[in-house]
Order: sequence, then C-alpha cells, then structure tokens
Amino acid sequence: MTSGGTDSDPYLLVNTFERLFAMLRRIHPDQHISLTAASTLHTLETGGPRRLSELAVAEGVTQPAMTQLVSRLERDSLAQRCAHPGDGRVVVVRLADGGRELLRARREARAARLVELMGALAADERAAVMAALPALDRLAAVRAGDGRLAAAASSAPDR
Amino acid sequence: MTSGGTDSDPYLLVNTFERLFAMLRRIHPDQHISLTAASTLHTLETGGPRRLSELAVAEGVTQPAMTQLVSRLERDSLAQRCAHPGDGRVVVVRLADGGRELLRARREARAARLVELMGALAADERAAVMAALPALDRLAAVRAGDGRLAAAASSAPDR
DNA sequence: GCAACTTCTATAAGTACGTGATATAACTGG
DNA sequence: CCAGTTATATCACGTACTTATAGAAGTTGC
Repeated sequence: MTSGGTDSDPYLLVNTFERLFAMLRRIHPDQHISLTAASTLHTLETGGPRRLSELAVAEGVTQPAMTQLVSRLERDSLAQRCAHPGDGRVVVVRLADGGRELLRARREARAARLVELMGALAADERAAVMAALPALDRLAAVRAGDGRLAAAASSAPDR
Repeated sequence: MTSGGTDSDPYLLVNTFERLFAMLRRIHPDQHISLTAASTLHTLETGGPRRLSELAVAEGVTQPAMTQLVSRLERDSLAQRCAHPGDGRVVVVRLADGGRELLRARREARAARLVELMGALAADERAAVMAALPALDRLAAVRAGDGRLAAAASSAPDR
C-alpha cells in the first residue's frame, strides 16, 4: 500500500516496463540462446558447478526441463555433466569453456547494443536512466511472492 | 553525442536490465499467455484491426508464426479473423471481447504486482524510477537496427 | 479473357522449450 | 535384502518459433 501520493500512475509504469521488456527481448543478434539457457550459464559461472535439480529450482523450471536444457548445453559444448564423487545418482553440471566464451560475447554484444540505444537519447534522459539504475536493480531483486527484498542478490556484482 | 564518458559502465546497465527482465518475466500469475500473444492483443487494442502480415511485422515474428498465433487466439476467443471487403486474400484480425477482457485483467494484475514491488523501495528510489520512466519509454521505442527512434510516422519500411 | 507474375495466408517439417506423469538407477533404513 | 526415498531420465503432449513451399486471390500484358 505505499499510501504516498508520489508514485502516481501504475499503468504508466506497467506500459513502460512492458515496452522495455519487448525491446530487450529483441536484443539478441548473434547468439540465439534462450533466456533460461543464458541465465543457467550465468548461474554456473557465478555460483560454480551445481546439481541438475538445484539448477532447475534456481531457474524456476521443472527438472525434466533442466534435463533437456543441460542436454542441449552439453551438445553445444557450453556445459558438461560430471559425476558426483559420493552419490552415483547425482549429475553435477559444470560450465564448459564454450559457455564461458558465449557469456563473454553475449555480455559484450548486449552492452554495445544498449550503449548504442542509449546514444539515441538526450543527455538528460540518459542521466535519468542512470540515476534510476540502483533503484531498478533493487526492484529487480524484490521477490514477487512476499514483497521483500531478496537477500544478497542485489549486492553481488558479477561479471 | 555521448562524446564524454559520463554515461559510465555499460555492464551495470546490462546487468540491471537483465535482472529486470528476469523479474518481469516471472510476473504472470494467472493468464498463461505468451509475450508475443499479449503484445499482439495490445497492438490490436490500441491500433485497431490489422492484417495478419502487418501484425507479423509489428511483433517481429514471421508470417507463419503469426498465422499460428492468430489461430490460437481465435480458438481461445481472444481475437477473430475477418474478411477484407476489397481483397479476398487478406485476413483482417480483430480483437474479440475475450481478448479485451484478458488485457484488462492482465494489466490490472501486473499493475498491482508492480505497485507491490515498488512498495518495497524507499521513497527516493521510487521517485528515481518514476523520473526515469519517460526516458525508458523512449529507450524502448528505439529501433535496434539503426539507433533511430521509431516515430509514429513509420518512415519508409523499404527493402 | 487468359497466361504470368505478384501478394497474402496457410501448411509442412523441424527445433527449442516447457509441462505432468512415469520409469529407472542409486542411495537409504529397517 | 526388501521397501522406501531421491536424482535423473524418458515419454507424451502443447506452445512458439523457424524456413521452405503450396495455393488462392489480385494484377498486368497482350
């Protein structure tokens, strides 16, 4: 309930975010990789090797979906399955060199594109966007369920 | 423009947007409808009935993809195919009542959720986000290809 | 008025990506 | 060693896209 009058029209917010969303969705020129795939590689990069089922939970998909995704990632040399030393049932997924390289290239391409897009804005508009980044970052870290901030997520500068 | 280095770290921008993207992607509680479907309905609502191939271009998908999407929308009573009075080849797609209602419900749900999320921010953070909205809106309107703004007057879609 | 070309939509075949239900292998605990 | 649990894989299905191609409806030249 915010009860303050400052944060006016929620529909304006929704519409803008909806458009931003659509715009961002169309920025993926070279690597044609799914959002979940990219996010999974990113998780593997920052968090290290993980169990397949852990990945499924982290990415918010079912275990069969992650099984398939890992199979595709493995086929494309982006990740690899490893055996767990103590438990024969477990599949540990590890980032492969190809995945690391893809993440790097993807990050660079998207950064370049965003800089290009930002270049189309006026200086004061750019300033407004940059000024809002910390807040947007926190907004992105809010957990949808309970309206609370997800703990350490926002303070972890990856890359 | 942008001659100066004032608009700092592009990676910060990318990361924030990437997270926002992931966050937004997980806000779709009730209506399980695809992004393209929702965007198409929105286009129909704001722009009125359109040809199938026009929709395909507007949503950035191929014509067969739009044919399939429209078929699903029609099956679910969200849109309907109409005949073009002067041209028998053309299929004009129109928003149906179900689609209008879905858009309304979806908008309300997302607005409520976003307001809830915004409520987790500090007042000055909310202010920063609101202040950036016009710029973000313009950013979302930038055409990826040429870095120009996609004006209302769609100038020369040649090719 | 009819063959030839163009335009618009539909269909076909393939891939990616997701789901729920279920099978299978591996680790428990009695 | 048998029963139960856990981790992954597989199956059947549906959505959502792609490219290539078919087919119907307009348009043009003669």
